[in-house]
This record gives sequence, structure tokens and C-alpha cells, in this order.
Amino acid sequence: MVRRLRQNAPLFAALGDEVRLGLLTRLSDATLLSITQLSEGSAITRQAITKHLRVLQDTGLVRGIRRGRENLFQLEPKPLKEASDSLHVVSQQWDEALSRLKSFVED
Amino acid sequence: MVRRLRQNAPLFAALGDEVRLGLLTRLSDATLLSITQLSEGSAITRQAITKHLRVLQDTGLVRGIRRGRENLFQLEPKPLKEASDSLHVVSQQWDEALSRLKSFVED
DNA sequence: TTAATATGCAACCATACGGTTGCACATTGG
DNA sequence: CCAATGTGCAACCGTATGGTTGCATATTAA
Repeated sequence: MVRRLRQNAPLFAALGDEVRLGLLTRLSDATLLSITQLSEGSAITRQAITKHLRVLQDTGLVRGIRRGRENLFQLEPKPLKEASDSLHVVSQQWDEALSRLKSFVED
Repeated sequence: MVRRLRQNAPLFAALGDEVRLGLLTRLSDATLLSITQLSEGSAITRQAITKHLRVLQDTGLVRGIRRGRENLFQLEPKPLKEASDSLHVVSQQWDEALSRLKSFVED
């Protein structure tokens, strides 16, 4: 139900950072990118990127695959869909409740 | 586009807290609730609730309406829909990119 | 084999964040 | 009028967070 929304607070928290959202969009074309590749052109350090990737990985938004000396990351779409759905449910809930209120007033 | 996702980092950050998600669900039935009402039955202080409501208000997720001595809050569904949509777009982007990759491999 | 590349780990730092307490102020009800 | 109710403001506190630097380690390429 809508009461389960609280469960994915960590997921939204992980999404609540510009750098991390940038990483997700860079991975949204289903390519595998290494940490150095994801760091290139960025204003912040590779270590900072690594930390952000760890946050994304801990919430399941991203997966790291070791290949040789490099760690390739890919996006994981399921959590995104779940988050999107749960938000949609809340707004839907609101719409329905509002229409119920309106019909009540009109009676 | 999908590149605009970074813009609503503050929105996701506001959603990334259990207490705030709880407040949103309590407001999702389109009722007006005062700060004291929203604080009743909560483990934390009214002041903490007030701070959370301010965060939600600053990101447009909630609106406060002054009535006499009390401040009534109501949910604002638009930002929720926008957030849900933008997440949906990213996962969609991923699905399409993946299917393109698959068809490329199959050729 | 050895130098270059890619990553990991740990310590450290400043600031943001969630929470509390204490008090002041406005509004309402009897 | 006056006490109770609802809020707002400010200071303070501990911890989480985002970032850096320095160094160690593993893998690859010439």
C-alpha cells in the first residue's frame, strides 16, 4: 500500500544528490563505465565518485562488475521503477481523495 | 530531456527521510492538518516536525495555510508527479537502450 | 620485468542535517 | 480579561555526509 512508502526513504536519499543523478543519467544508455571513465570531466575527485557509486550500489541503483583491474558499473532499472511507482501511487491517492471530497461537497 | 533529472535533486533529497515520507502519506488523503496534529503520536518533537514541514514546503511538496493561530498543511501533488515521471523516463531510457543493444548483438 | 594504469583504504576536515530545549508571541475560549 | 493553545525563533549538540589527500595494492602493457 501507500504506507510502504517510508521503506524506500534510503532510495530517495540516494537520489537526492546532483552528482549521483548525473552518474545515473550517464549510465542510463545501458553502457558499462569504469570509475575513471565516470570521473573524467568531473570537477570532483575520483574518490568522491567512488563514494557516490558505493551509495548507489548500496541502494541497488547500480551494479559494479569487476573486469581485470577496472570496476565497470551499470544501471539497475528496477529500483527506479519501484520509486517511480510508489510516488505515482501517492499522487493518485491524493487525486482520488480530492475527487471524493468534491463530490461530497456537491451533494 | 533526461538530462534535466539533476534539477530535482533537492526534491529527492526532501523525499529521502522517513519522517517526511510519513508526513506526506498522512496528508495524502487530501486533509488539512495542523502542526500539532501532525506531531501527535510522533516520537519526535513538534519543532522537529516543523523543520521537516519547512523542508517539504521549500521543495513545493506541501503548502501551509494560516488559519487563526494554527498553520494547516496540505499536500501538493504536482512535484510528486514530476518526480515520478522523471524517474520513469530514466528507466524507460534504459529499457530502450538495452533493447537496441540486444538487436545490435543479434544482427 | 617493470612502469603505467585502475582501484581500494584510511585518516582527516568542514559543513549540513536532524533533533532538542527554552522562551517569546499571537490567537482563542471561557 | 486571562489562561490555554498553537506557533515561531534561536541557540545548541552529535552525527552523517561530501570532499580531500596520501599511500598501498592489483592488473596490464611494452
